[in-house]
Amino acid sequence: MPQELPKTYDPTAIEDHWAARWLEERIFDQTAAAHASGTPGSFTLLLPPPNVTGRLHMGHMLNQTEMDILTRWQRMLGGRRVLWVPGTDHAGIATQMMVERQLADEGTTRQQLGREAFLKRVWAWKHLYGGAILDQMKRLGASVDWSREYFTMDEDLSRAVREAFVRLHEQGLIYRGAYIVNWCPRCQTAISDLEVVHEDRQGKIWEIRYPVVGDPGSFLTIATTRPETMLGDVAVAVHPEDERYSVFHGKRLRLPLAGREIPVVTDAWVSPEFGTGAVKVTPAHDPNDFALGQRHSLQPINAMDEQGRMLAEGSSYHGLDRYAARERILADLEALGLLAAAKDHALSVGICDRCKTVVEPRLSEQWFLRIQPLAEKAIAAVEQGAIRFTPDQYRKIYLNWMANIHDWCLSRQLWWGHRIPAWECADCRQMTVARETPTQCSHCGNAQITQVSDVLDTWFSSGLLPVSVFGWPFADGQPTQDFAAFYPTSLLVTGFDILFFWVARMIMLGCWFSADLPMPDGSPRPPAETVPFREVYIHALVRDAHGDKMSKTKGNVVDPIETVRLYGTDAVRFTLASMASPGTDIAFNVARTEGYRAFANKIWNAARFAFLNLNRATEVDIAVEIHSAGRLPAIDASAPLEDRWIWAELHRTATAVHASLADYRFDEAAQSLYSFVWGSFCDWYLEIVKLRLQFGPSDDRTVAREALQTLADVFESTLRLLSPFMPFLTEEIWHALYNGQPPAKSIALAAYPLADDSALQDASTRSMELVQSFITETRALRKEIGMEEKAEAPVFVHAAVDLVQTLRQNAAIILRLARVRELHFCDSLPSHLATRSTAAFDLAIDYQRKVDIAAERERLSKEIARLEKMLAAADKQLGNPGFLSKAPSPVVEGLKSQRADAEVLLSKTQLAFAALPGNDE
RNA sequence: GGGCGGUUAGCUCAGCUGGUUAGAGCGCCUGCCUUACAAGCAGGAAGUCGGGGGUUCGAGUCCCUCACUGCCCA
Repeated sequence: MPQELPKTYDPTAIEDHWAARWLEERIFDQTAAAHASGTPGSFTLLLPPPNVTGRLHMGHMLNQTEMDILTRWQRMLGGRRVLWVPGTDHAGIATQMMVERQLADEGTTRQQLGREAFLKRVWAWKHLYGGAILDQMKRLGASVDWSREYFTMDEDLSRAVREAFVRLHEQGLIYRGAYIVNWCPRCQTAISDLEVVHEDRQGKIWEIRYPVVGDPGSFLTIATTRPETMLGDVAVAVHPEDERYSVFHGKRLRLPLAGREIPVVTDAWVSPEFGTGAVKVTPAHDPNDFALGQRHSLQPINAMDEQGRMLAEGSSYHGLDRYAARERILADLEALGLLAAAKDHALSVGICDRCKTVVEPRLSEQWFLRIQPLAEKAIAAVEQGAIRFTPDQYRKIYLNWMANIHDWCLSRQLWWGHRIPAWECADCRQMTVARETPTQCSHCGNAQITQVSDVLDTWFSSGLLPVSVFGWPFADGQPTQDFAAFYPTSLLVTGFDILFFWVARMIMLGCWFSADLPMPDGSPRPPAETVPFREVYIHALVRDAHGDKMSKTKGNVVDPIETVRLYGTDAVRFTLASMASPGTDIAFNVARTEGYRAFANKIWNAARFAFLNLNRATEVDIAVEIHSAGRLPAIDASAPLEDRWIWAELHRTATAVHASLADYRFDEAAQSLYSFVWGSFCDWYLEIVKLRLQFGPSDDRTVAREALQTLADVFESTLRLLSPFMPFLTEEIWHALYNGQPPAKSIALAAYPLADDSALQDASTRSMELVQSFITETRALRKEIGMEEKAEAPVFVHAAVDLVQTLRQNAAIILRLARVRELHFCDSLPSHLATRSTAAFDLAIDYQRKVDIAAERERLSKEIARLEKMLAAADKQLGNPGFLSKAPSPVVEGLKSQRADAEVLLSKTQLAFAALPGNDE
């Protein structure tokens, strides 16, 4: 006997319990061990590792909901190993900032603490708080294999990072040198182009007079948006063909404030239209100037330190912050009469993505990866179709970015991260790059070597994850069992914001490092098998209810955990799924979630209804055995109409859900499930089956038992079909349905319902649609003539013979659902009654009509207008020889029958209109 | 400046390779505590598919153009 359920669905009462239970039972763990039945395929995916300092936001929840739906679906389909690997990212800058903030509160700094002690603090912080986001994920029931949880700073993943770096170095792809990088003066490290966000700001452009040497009173006026960098000027450049400045060619200028002489150079890069057409050249503080400086062999002069303070020994600007220096310099130029103009100017400013400080282009010594050879493989993999993007537009964006890729600056001036495995010799100054910590310089043998202090970009380690989580590099050179079983992974689900950061880098590094690894059968790995994943699904951004981006400053952030607490995980998941249409951002509205909580409650109550009847049956010794087979049963042609129909609907729904999920159409899948459960199963099937669920002494036991059997089987299959979307609710009900003795530990381990094509054609559908439309029309007419809800009246019916037969056979259903006392079939309807017509039938209710004549006249005339319009349109088309000759015949035939129906209905409607009191013809 | 999206009911969105009367959820209006569910039931109103032009037998769907709007890159 199934358990009794409380009247209202309370998610909080069940979710914690199941989340904990799934963890304890380890039901989602997956091994790579060979099966007795041979080697199964795999469905594998990696969780995009959240930042270890992070807290779960709606974007994570969307991402995880999508992955969880796909994973649970695949797991239930069976036949393949299903593995979803979770983990976190050490997030160099973010984590270091977090701990530095703590230190600041304690009145100390990492420098005072020293590198080793500081790293101990970071690890301590990680152990204390670093699991928070994964704990949130556990609470949401993500079906990941927790035994494989990784952290990018783990020992084995760190070994992979070292191996990758050393190999790339051996391959001559890593170089070190002084180049302009994006430098964050607050974080005091280089950051990548991708970590710089551009902001349009209103600034100024200043025009400054540079005196010409040897020609007193003569000036060349340059324009700049960054006057403070003039302390680092090494030249002034003009366009070679700019006639305004041809007299200055070959001249030297006296750099104001600094006093040194600088040359005037000509370079076609200079745009004569910009500012005055003369620009100062500051190679140490601007990438374009750096390139220009190289072309003209100009020595860069560094005018700023790593915190953005001026470097100008002996001058009053020395040590001033760059913005304070700007003010002072402008004032001084003004005083000297050298400031010619200050004009408003809109400019784009680079901001550090982490801390929002204005980025300073800075000349510094960094480690770079020559990216071209890796990019080529990564481009080929996508162009040749070894990796498929959904939506497809991201393929173009990816290829475009890859084609214009720049060398990757790998080094970061941080302490938290993978330290670069390179040691500098105190004697010969050469670098020794090695897998294991060396004891002496590999060039001169000197033992005085020191490891470089820089660490690697965090994305370098995340980029390696697809190979490193499965054991690369391999101890004996042979791929591990895990690698053989799970690489390439099947799918990556992620947001477009890390398309370049992470997706592109995984493709480059994955293709590069797996190229020489043999296939499980020992054969060489073909290029298509080097990819880290075969499919990439890029999901939308979750916005607020009005479609605005969520942000802390706007205060419109919706917290997923809070929302889950209010409405339940399943309702939030269903909201996200139902709105997850590829390529469209999600405007997250809790009103929707409220609606899906109602949906959950609906399912809950359907369960209560089923249990109530199962219990009533048990009391009179009627027992049913619930079937939990994967393949939905074939339809029994002798079963009652509603039974055949609901099975056909379920087959249809299962087919639709399967097709939608295969296309990542979570929205369509959710829609199919919703309309089946609510619109078909609850609204119609349950109401109809009540007629047969009679367990009294005088009732037919066989009828009741069969009804109950179908009800239980359909409901049980529905739970399995819903389970990937609403894992908690379905788990709870499923266990209750089996009274705590289900055929599997979890519904997530049961089989996913598979449909049978033949069931889709079942004839029950047409009959049921007729019955439904008859009931709906009757109800509408009842409302129209003002019948009270509980009132019953006889109904007259006129219809074709075959339809009459169907209606007659299902009269009991009609009587109950439309509250009809009895059906009278006749050739023509009594003229004094209110009527309703469709093309298929006419009906009249024998009831004292209280019809609103005006409203009825309006309704009918609107209907007549609609039908006339439709008829005219159809006649126009059918009268067109081009249409008749060119359109496919099903379309033509369809239109003809539609036209015929419209014509019939039109004449019926016109008659009804004419019959209205006061409408004498 | 370069590239890519979007504009469909009051709101948020579907509408696949052009094809029969453009759909959903929420909201709104009306009536009902009908023995699973008021987080419910029943009925209903609501769209010149951003404007204009073109291709086609046929356009929400394809092409051109304009307007508005969002994103990415520089």
